[in-house]
This record gives sequence, C-alpha cells and structure tokens, in this order.
Amino acid sequence: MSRTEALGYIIKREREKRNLLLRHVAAALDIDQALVSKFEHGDRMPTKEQVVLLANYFHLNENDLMTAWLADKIYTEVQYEKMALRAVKLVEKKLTSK
Amino acid sequence: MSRTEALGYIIKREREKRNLLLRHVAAALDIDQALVSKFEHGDRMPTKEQVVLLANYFHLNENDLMTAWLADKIYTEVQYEKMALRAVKLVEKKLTSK
DNA sequence: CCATTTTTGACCGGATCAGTCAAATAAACT
DNA sequence: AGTTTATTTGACTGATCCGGTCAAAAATGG
Repeated sequence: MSRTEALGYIIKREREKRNLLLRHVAAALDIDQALVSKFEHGDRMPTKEQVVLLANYFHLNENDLMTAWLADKIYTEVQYEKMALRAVKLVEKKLTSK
Repeated sequence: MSRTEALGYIIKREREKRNLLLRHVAAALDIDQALVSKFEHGDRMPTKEQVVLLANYFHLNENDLMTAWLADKIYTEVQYEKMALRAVKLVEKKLTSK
C-alpha cells in the first residue's frame, strides 16, 4: 500500500474503462494476476518491457506511459529526501545541457 | 569508469586541495581506500551516512553534498532513457505541489 | 629505478525487487 | 442470507544489484 503511483492509476482506470479483469491483463503480460494488482497499487513496479506491453495492450501512448513509469521510479527514490527538489532541478539542468 | 558524477568531482577536488591521501579519507569513513577512489570516479556510490561523514570531514555544506549525491543517483537511473527529461519535470511538478 | 599512491578487476555478502502462491477480503449476483 | 467470482494482501523465493574488500596493476614522483 504505497499510493504515489501515476502508472498504477493509469492502467487501473484504463482496465476498468474497458471492463477487463486482472486475469486478462495478466494473461496478456504472461504474469500472475496478483502482480497486476500490485502494479495498480504501486507496490510492485513493472519492468520496462512490461510497460511497453501495457501500452500496447491498452492502446496507450508508449512514451506517455514510459514517462509515468520513470517518474514513479524517481519519485519513489527521492520522495522522503529533504534535498529532493533541488536534486531533481539539478538533474533537469544536466539533461537539458547534454 | 563512468564519469558523470558530481559528488565524485567535488570530493576529489576537495581532497587534492587539502593534500590528503585516499587513505586518510578512508580512515575517516572507516572503509577501504579503494572504495574512496571509486567514489571519486563514480563507480561506487557512497551511502547516505557516508555523504554526511564526507561533508563533515571536508567541511562542506551537508545539504549541497547531499543534493549532488541524490542528483547523481537520479541521473544514473535515467540518463539513457528517452523520456528522462519529461519524467524529471513531472517529478519536479509533483514535489512542488506536495 | 624504487617507493608510494591510485586505479582496476574479481569476488563476496547483504539488500532489493520482480514474481509466485495461497489465503483473506471484497464485490456482485441470486 | 449464501455462493461465486474478483481483488487484495502477506509470506516466501530467486535473481539481480550494489556496497565493500582484497590484491594486483598502473600511475605518480622522488
């Protein structure tokens, strides 16, 4: 139970919109349905490959979903850090000038 | 040999400025001197506790060094990702509105 | 050269994390 | 109510990641 996950919200919303069961998504990714549930709740992160599969399966823009996934990973890493915002801004600067 | 590390540059510069040997820093942190060398080259990351020790040892601002350390960790995670910049900006937004 | 310092590679142990299974809980339907 | 189906949760596992060490190799410099 973590609940900070953008990707989780996205795929859960999409799944419910299409009236699909966890089992269906799980079959498409060839994983346990419990794992899909955990993706949606953010207590397991999908692999990069699974993000691509999820995007295809739900007909979502791959770059958008990948961005959400990456952002979740970063956020998880820095969320309790006092210097989080400064660090993120520093990285942004570095990426921009690359 | 990675060379993207801000923290590594900082402590190496500081160490040389004060004419200290790796062995001295290593003793202060109670670790192998090889590890300190790797910190400087960015192929091992110090722990959070070690960052504090390094800041104290070199009389550097702890928040500054911690920021560099965090930024290095983030950058390492996203540097080869196409969506890195978008993700980082998203995290920044989330941190700002927290 | 020789002594000292730094760097590098191989390896180890612990932590982390995706993944599974089964039990527990929650929805949904009759 | 009870029953079935769907979801969530916890415990556990195996593989990968990463801090750390040691010793050898490569620099540095006197």
